[in-house]
Amino acid sequence: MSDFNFKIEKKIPGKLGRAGIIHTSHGDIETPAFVTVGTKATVKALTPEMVNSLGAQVVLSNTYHLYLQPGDELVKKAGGLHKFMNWSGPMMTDSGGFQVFSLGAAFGEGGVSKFTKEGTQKIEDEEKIAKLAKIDEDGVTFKSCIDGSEHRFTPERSMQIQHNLGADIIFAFDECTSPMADYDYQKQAMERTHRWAKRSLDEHKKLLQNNAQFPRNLVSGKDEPRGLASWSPALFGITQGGRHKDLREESARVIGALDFDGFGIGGSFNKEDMGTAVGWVSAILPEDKPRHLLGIGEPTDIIEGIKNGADTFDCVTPTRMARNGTLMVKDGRLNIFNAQYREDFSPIEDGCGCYTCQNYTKAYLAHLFRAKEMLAGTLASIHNLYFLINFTKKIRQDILDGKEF
RNA sequence: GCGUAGGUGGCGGAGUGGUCAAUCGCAACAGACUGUAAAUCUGUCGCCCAAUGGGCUACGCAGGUUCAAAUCCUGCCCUACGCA
Repeated sequence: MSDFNFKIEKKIPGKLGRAGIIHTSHGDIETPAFVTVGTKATVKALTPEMVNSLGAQVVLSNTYHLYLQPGDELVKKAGGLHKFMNWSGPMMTDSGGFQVFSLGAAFGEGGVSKFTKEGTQKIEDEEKIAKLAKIDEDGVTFKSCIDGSEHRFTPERSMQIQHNLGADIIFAFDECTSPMADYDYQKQAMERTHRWAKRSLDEHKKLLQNNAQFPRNLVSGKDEPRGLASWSPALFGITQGGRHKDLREESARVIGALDFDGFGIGGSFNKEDMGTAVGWVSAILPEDKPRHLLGIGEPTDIIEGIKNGADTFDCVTPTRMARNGTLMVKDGRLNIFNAQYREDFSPIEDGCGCYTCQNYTKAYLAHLFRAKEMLAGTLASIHNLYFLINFTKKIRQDILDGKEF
């Protein structure tokens, strides 16, 4: 049996948001929490010790990437993700569902993201929703972004891979739709995701049973006879529905009624009313199970997400932007490449407690970025992650303190 | 001094009569990034303007040929290498 559980500590009066604790076999996650993304079993540019010292509680890796490289069987041989990458805290793996979108509908469409945006073209026919990835009822056939070889994911396959990887929280296989897709396509994709959710759950249970007979030894990483250290992941189902209220609610009803340990809220949103859409879903999902808002991570979005019932968030924004020279500060963003910072000998943000701000100036970072030094990405990632993780922690504290929202 | 090669926008370097304000790379300047094909991508990059257009000055310098010159001719200046 899994020792996974979720406790609500305090709710935001009159709202869906709450502070709580997710317990996993690798430790607790105090929520609301920002989940650091470490797609390929590494948080880019950082060692796990750095990630830990930032205050990060949990890391999310990706099924698609690790399946392709180095392969889930190898990770299993290594003793599972935690051991392989030297991260002893809680871990999540994404199901590969997002890549159905990023390699499919969004592939080559420079401007298409999870959010609707002015200027991006509407996808006119379904042929365009098939680039490196092709979807059918049973699963997704896709080409490797590494070498172009063809592979196939089904809900069952995603579960098998995720069990091999060995995270504490794994996700059902879903289709993340494009915000450009029309209502009919969103509905069709959502219903397919629902069928995939049931199949994911069935396969997960089957794998848990096998695992119960031969639980994984967390030290050796090998499957050993019952009685040694046990390991079993919690499975989160993913709701979809795009920008449409009726679809979002239907998805929450269908997925929420299934025997998942928690839920992911996926898919695309309108930027303006993302919080509202999360609220539609949270109001229907079981209150006593955690909700993860997939792929969302701008500070303003995190606030809206929390108010509307999301407990955890993962996003590449802090680390990707950091590597690209954009630093997160209270007032918004700062592009360290801007000429004004060349001779600015103050920290990124006065009062910031991160290692970077404690020890380095904007001028130094500006120099590292211009010189294309690797340390640039490291120091910037430390700052952005620290910023966002602590931004979220502060909101948690505000909830516990009973502050108004 | 002689010979050879060459002098192009911040730099490197294309172009050798018209479609050249001049390919491209770098640098510079700005922007984007939301479950990571991302240490990536996009735009601007001679000057001026009532600017999806127009004007001006430009390819070492000074002349010339031509309807038209960065491109051809003459002279000068400079640089690199070789020989004395």
